[in-house]
Amino acid sequence: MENYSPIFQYSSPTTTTSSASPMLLMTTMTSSGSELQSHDTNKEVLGLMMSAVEAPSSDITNLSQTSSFVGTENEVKSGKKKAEKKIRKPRYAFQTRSQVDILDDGYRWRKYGQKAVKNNKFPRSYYRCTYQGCNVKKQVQRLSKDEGVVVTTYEGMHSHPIDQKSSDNFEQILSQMQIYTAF
DNA sequence: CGGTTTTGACCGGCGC
DNA sequence: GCGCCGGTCAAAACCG
Repeated sequence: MENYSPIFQYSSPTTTTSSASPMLLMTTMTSSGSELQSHDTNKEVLGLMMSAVEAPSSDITNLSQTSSFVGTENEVKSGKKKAEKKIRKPRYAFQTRSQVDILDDGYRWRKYGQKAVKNNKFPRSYYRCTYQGCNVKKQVQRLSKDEGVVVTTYEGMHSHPIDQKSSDNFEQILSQMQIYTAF
């Protein structure tokens, strides 16, 4: 009763490097013709092609020109005193070529943190979905190598409708991706 | 005014 | 045990 199906789930032993274990790549073309950097009403992402490719390992810095969708399984042992541990929380990284950090995916986010990333001059921002009862998180990072590449990592899944008020076509693309990959 | 951003403090895990 | 590191909290500032 969680909701529908997850987006990407690829099981793989995550024991080696904690940097990244990309499993699925998809090529995405994002043309960003926006220059309004003041609001969340930026329009981007026009075309999208997907092709499930198995990524080698190593870091995501390899692919610089394209966007990639990376599914990672992570163990999240909460620091609280609850009894429900051992649940792995899947994380989905989405790498996009964009000029602005704020990619509007149709959801409402509240920023709750920002930390500096080592080996990176750009900070990483932590967001949380503001829908009641929805604790989906995401973090946005920018590569210092390619300042045009923004990595967005989603954690958890939304089980509520989106705010279609300001959802641009990015959301449509995402929903289509769910359909395609909803085994 | 209410929600969001900002930003340093705080906290748990891990390596030494 | 200590210090680093990644992630989160929370209070004040900020903004519509």
